[in-house]
Amino acid sequence: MIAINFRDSRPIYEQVKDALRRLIVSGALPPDEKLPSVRELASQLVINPNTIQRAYRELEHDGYIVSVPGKGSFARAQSGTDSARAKELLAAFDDAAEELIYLGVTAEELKARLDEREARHDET
Amino acid sequence: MIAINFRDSRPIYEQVKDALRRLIVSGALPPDEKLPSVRELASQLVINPNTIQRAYRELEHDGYIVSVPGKGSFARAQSGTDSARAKELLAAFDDAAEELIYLGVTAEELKARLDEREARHDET
DNA sequence: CAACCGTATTAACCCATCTAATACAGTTAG
DNA sequence: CTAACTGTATTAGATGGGTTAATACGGTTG
Repeated sequence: MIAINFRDSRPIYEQVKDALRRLIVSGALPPDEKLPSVRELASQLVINPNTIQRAYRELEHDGYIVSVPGKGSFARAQSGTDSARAKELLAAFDDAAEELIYLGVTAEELKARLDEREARHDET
Repeated sequence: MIAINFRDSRPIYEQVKDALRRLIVSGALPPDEKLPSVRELASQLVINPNTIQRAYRELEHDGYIVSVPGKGSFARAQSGTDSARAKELLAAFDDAAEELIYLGVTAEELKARLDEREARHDET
């Protein structure tokens, strides 16, 4: 379900956050879908439960999941557009686009890429 | 010229690398333009020269600048498309686009954004 | 009641980052 | 030629975030 790169300089809990957020955002984890339990995912990835707990806590804080003691953690329906997050993402989008164009990728190619995504998204 | 965020969890030398790479990639630092010296930039940002040196060393390794003992460090003309870097950037581009669309931004808006960049780039 | 859930807390360790101090060789202007 | 710059290298030390470990408590469920 998730792959951790231990060589990566990025903290494990950040990698877990990103991987789960991605699964939710892509629709792979639909709203109300149950996530693996803290202990289960920890043993699966061979890392400490505290690390997973931190990832879950922050994902809940950011509105991507909901955790209920005794029951589990669940993917959440789209939260009202987090403008801070959107700003961050737009900056990342721009930076990537700028350097890609510098490296020779055309804007047309990037647009085509956006179309592909949309097509894939619509058929779901 | 560069702004460092000391609260940011990202290492200073990474922030410096990104800022400089961005200046080069955007054309703000044209090829052969001289960069601030290691010591100068260090005192300007109030950080240790070793930290700047590390950023410069890695930027040179990645082909973005050239350093010459006794002379200085200089922006470099576009290096042959680094395919690993391009792959990385395309992944970042896709991830940002996916989550932005999830948050309600339309593909059309993103395309328009690419056009703006192109227009700005052409007039330079 | 047993076996799961999420959650909290404390202590300890490790390692990347950053700083500090110093040194050496190449370049360049006065 | 020398002083003042460059980049570069090395060693040592302090700091802090990330991670682990162990343990505990309350809610849920069959």
